[in-house]
Amino acid sequence: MNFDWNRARAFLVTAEEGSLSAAARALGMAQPTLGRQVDALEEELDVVLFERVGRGLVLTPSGLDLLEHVRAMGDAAGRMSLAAAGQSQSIEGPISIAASEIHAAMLLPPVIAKLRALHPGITIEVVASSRASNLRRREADIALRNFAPTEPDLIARKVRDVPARLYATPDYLERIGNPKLPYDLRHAEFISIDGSGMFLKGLNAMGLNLTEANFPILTENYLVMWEYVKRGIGIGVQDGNLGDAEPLVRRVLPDFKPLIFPIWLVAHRELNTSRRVRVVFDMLAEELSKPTGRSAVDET
Amino acid sequence: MNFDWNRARAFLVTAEEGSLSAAARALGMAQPTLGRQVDALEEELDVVLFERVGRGLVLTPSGLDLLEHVRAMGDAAGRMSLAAAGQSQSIEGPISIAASEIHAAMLLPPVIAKLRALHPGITIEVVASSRASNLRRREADIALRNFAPTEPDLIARKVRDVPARLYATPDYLERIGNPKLPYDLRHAEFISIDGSGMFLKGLNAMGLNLTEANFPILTENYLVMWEYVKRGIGIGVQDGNLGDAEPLVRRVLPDFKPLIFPIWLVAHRELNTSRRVRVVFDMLAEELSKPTGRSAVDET
DNA sequence: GCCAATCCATGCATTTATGCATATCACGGC
DNA sequence: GCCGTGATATGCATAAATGCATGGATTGGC
Repeated sequence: MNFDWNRARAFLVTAEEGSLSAAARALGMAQPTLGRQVDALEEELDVVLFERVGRGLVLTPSGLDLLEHVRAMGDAAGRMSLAAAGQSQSIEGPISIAASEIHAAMLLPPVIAKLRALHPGITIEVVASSRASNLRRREADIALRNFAPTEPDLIARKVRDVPARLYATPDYLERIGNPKLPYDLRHAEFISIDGSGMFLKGLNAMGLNLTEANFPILTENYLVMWEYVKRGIGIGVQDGNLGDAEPLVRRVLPDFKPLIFPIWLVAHRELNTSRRVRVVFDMLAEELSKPTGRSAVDET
Repeated sequence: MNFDWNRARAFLVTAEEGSLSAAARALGMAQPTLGRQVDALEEELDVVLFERVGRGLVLTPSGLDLLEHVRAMGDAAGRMSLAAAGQSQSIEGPISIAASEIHAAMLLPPVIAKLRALHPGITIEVVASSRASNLRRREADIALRNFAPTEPDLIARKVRDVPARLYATPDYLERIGNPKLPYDLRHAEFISIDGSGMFLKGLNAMGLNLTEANFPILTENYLVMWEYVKRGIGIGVQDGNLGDAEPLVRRVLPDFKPLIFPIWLVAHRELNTSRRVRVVFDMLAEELSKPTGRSAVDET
């Protein structure tokens, strides 16, 4: 194992990101540096890892074979990073929180303001991503999710249930005939936020009977969806507390039961030993449990 | 996993070797370099890994916790090194062969001479060690052993059976009354080469009835043992072909059946794909299968 | 209680690696 | 077919890591 381990990391990230430039961005290094490290590793191991073809790199069979092992190194490095962060008992330092765009934009600001006021030494990075962050690879320290985690090495706490309702502008509701029953929505247009069909199934479980034809617009960005709804382009789903507080829109079926989305707070078990992570985790749990918006008793 | 992987390696080797100096020797680096790398890792992870006490270092609980993960990195690095060596199709380059002292000194020289003559581009390192080398950690590319490997990821070939006999100087035999039967050896003194008692059991299985009192001298060095035997200090076990060829000594019980020790040639499965390793492995297998010494038909 | 051996820390010259700017090249859109 | 975008290589000045020599400190042996 007497080769340069940093060069191995350069190889790993390059292979996973697909290009030297992307890997350099991911590692916060310059692209020539990474290129030279990969070259040096090839010379060191006497193996050709990449085939330089055109504007990109493709793994050679040898490279593919070695990639498997360097991935194991990377996994172990990730676990080490987790354990190291868990050992840190300092209240000051960085914390990264992963959440969907809508959670990051709507739920987190007041909590983070309070956190900053109470613990000025804690610096916060918000990772707003549409897909669930991989906590085992330490893409974030703490994550907000809409589902309970299945991985056994994660610890989670359910902080609240969010009632989700359908919203649209009064103008749009007028245009489709002021629906009163789910059946009235059979020709309405919804703005979808996921491509997997889960959104459609959720709505049908609510009593509607929709098909893919009802979803002419797809975006993976929650804020984009909400903007479209506010401009009268279609119907969208929103947290009942937040939607009721938005003057531009109205509930589509005001008296129907909302869909219940749980919000889970998740962290890696290794991080439970870190004082800083615990402080942030506990504060998030407490603050997020408080109802937001104007209608606190909205949940059926 | 965004920390310096070379510093992690420095931590691993330091923890396993027990000191910065020993780790520096193992890695072929200067001791201050390693010390600074460990310091930098501690600062990078914000964790105290070692407690500086007196002239040495002891792991902190945090360090012990992280060591587990960096060991996993090291294991993966070892597998990567193996796979990389296996990918090398160059006939030129280094090969390391592990063997016991006696094998390295007595069996290998003619084979290595022939190998050097046929393939001058291959450079050879002989690792003479008393304990079996760990091929999975790539302490050597090819090993000579006296037992069949049990690990599934090793490939092995039995190259020959070596008849082992007891030898001593005529002078010493005279002194203990020229033994003719195993019973006559009940008070003889043997020079042992292992501390585990396997040697004693092997001799008793041969028909002798010895106790620990028969082994007043212990050395883990085969050549040392053989030197002592040649100087008339006691009885020792030796390859029948080599022992019969030594004019200074005689067989102790000339007509008894020898103990049979197999010689296995072992390599890691990953290395089977390397052309250079195959060449050396096959040549070793062929050359070692030929009988050595003057009595080729000595076996039973 | 002293001496030798061994280990870790520090200062400084040198080698090595990195980053920036830039050249070069390939692919895709119009 | 031309051009823009995004990719990989190269030259050079700078920053960082390394090695050597040395100092300071502790343990074990006599």
